[in-house]
Amino acid sequence: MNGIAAVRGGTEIKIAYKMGYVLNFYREPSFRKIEMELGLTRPEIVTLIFLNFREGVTASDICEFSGHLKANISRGIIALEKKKLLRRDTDRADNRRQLLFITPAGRALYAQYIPALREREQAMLACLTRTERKEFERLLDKLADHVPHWAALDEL
Amino acid sequence: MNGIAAVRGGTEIKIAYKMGYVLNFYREPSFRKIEMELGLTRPEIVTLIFLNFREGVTASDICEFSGHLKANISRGIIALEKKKLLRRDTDRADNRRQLLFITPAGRALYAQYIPALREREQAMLACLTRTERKEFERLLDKLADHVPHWAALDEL
DNA sequence: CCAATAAAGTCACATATGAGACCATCCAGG
DNA sequence: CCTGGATGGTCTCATATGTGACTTTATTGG
Repeated sequence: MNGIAAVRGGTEIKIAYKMGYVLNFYREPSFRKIEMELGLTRPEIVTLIFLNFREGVTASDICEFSGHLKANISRGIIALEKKKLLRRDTDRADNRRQLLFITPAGRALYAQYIPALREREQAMLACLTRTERKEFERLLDKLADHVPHWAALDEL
Repeated sequence: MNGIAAVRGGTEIKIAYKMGYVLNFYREPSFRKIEMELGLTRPEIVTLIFLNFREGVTASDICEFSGHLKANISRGIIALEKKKLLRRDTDRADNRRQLLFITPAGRALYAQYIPALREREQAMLACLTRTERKEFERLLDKLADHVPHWAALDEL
């Protein structure tokens, strides 16, 4: 395992690799646990996360937010509706769109899995000082704002 | 899409979410392109990346390096061997293990896809100053070193 | 030395995903 | 208007993945 530490700097895509390395350990186990225990798929999980924060959005918005393909988000939304975790109304102004709203049951389910995600994020960041954390977040914001300049939306 | 920017800070797991957001846009399109054009799966791609850097390692090492599950890495290795992109010898010192070596054909294939990954990483980071990039990498190193303290290996 | 346990890797099965076609609706330019 | 293209969303099919059981070999403790 020290072997691995030594290799971290060895790939030709150091920074991206390290981001992936850290994020994988954060994300994969957490999400798999949610999938198993609550019977949700990944698109369903992120859809609830998004809707808990903002309602009246569309499937496309969730694609952009989450980076999941539209086919998967579509399936997720259909499944969530079937489970009564969200509700959808077609947009009067554009009949192609469906505006999405989370139900109380949806919020309740969200509330069941988000604390573990929050705690695990804290554990991940625990090795940084408060200042470092702020700086890290600042740099991430900069990177996130810059994404549209090099990535095309339809690449997802 | 400004809607999305506004939401970035809105989830309850800000930093992890932002890491995922940026990384998704980097990684998904690049990897899908490689998958399609070169007929490799993700475990195969990362296995070649690892082997190009260090040979004589085992499947478990690649699991740890890549965060992929051992079943998938196993399948990837079998496929890569079938395509003559790697070679494996059982370890004399421990007959359970197989030591992996990349073939010239494997290196050649690696060389076909790594430049695009490198370029895209540069594009992703272009918005940071040289100093910021160094600092970002330093913080990532710190986070990566800290991973074993909060994540169990078998969680993958 | 032997039994119990752990580790490396493979397999079979069910499921989630990616690709791309498809339908309906909207919008812009003639 | 109305016609060609774009956009939102769904579907089908093939493939990749997650899970857990299984085989083989090592190791540890009695």
